[in-house]
Amino acid sequence: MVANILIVEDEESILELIAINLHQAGFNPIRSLNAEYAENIISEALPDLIILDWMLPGMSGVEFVKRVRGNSNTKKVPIIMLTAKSDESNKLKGLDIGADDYMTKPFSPKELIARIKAVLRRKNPELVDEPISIKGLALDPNKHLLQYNNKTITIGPTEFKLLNFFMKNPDRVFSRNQILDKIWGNKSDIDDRTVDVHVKRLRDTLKVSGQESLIKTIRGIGYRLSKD
Amino acid sequence: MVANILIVEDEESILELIAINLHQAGFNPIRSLNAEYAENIISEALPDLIILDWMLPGMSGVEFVKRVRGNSNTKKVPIIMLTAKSDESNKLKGLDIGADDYMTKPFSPKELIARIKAVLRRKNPELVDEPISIKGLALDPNKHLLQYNNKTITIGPTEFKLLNFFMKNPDRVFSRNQILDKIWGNKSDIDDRTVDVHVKRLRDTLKVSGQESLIKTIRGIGYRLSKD
DNA sequence: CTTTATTGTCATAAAGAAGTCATAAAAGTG
DNA sequence: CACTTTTATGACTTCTTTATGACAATAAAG
Repeated sequence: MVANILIVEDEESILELIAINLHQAGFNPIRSLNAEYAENIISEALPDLIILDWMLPGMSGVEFVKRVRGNSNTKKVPIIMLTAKSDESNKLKGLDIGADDYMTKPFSPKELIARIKAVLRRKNPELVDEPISIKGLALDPNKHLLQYNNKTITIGPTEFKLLNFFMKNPDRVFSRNQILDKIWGNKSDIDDRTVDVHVKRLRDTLKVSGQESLIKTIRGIGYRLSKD
Repeated sequence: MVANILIVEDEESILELIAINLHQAGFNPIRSLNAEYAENIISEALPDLIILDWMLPGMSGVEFVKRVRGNSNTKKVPIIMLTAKSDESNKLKGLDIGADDYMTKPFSPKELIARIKAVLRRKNPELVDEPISIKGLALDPNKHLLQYNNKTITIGPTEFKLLNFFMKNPDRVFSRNQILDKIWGNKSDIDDRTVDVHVKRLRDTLKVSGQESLIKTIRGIGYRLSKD
């Protein structure tokens, strides 16, 4: 899954610089030269994070954050703001109003990426493909690799996604339909029972690690993975 | 990761010449016709290196370097300065003030790239094409040479780039489109499946070293090279 | 201007996964 | 325990995805 990141920055060269760097870091940049257009974009589809320049023509950064935070639909979107070095007051005001992080210009693209990942990790861990480890099973989404005590386990695409999902949401029960939604996408017209089959296949795959009972059946409800 | 290089040069044709050459060498050029605008850019986002013409309208090169070196945020950015052949005194002054290298005009683009790489190698090795070695395969991007246990392997241009890319990013899965972006450039309208063919050709090439399975297929996702 | 090398595309073969269904097994109920 | 409901499992078919060889267009070299 790729995070959509909205950049609101009036200076075109900076906007482009950030966009290119985000793209190379594997994010999907969405560009906006002002707050008004940014509002349009947000009303169409929520980005996963907003990078916001403080000094904007027209609506200011403060105003923009206020409006984003004021709308119940958008209030939870993480915001990283960019401020000039001198604007200490704005920095405080920004964090006060509800920005999640700030960076003073000039910044290095590398640092920006790092901060974005940090914020996403805090707010929306699913979007940062971090390796997860449970009961000796290590799953790395970036490498698309599953290991048990450093021994690689061969696993099919759907089973991988399924396990990834369960490991990211341990100790929670999911109905077959919830699982279908998350793994297959909500538009699918696939039979409930297909989930059973894939859980079976996943369990088979995990047998080589002795973790075949990692995913428990909750009769009448669905399935659950226990963290410990 | 691509190095962002700020070019400060008042003569547009030279500026463009440098920019194009940098782009072709895989850098991301940022253009500025004068020191003032350059300062703006720097105050927004730090470049990885600055190429600075000595003779500038308005703020001079000397002054610019002083200011860059004087600011704690920017003091570490490498600077290469361009001087007219006669300006021996400026050359010394520049190095004295803190430029990292200089070149006298006229210069060959090739030499400029070489110097940039040299400076980056010293200051920021991550951004430069260093030789890489994985599983007995040694690839040198600068020499454009591939060897297996000191025996040279003949390899085509695209396959070389592909292998270079994979070796620089081991253990990560890349989709065909990501690979297209990185190897062919993101503007290309080349078919996804062409990647398959080149992977095939690369695998064939590597057969002589017994490393034909170096690059693994991740079904439904893309390809991955395993470091060990 | 030839000759050669390289490239991208396509058609086809081969391999791998997915989804469904019938049936067995297990769990829950009274 | 007999009966009902739910889940597990194996087999089968169909659908996707990838590998491969051939070819024509293009670029590079001589």
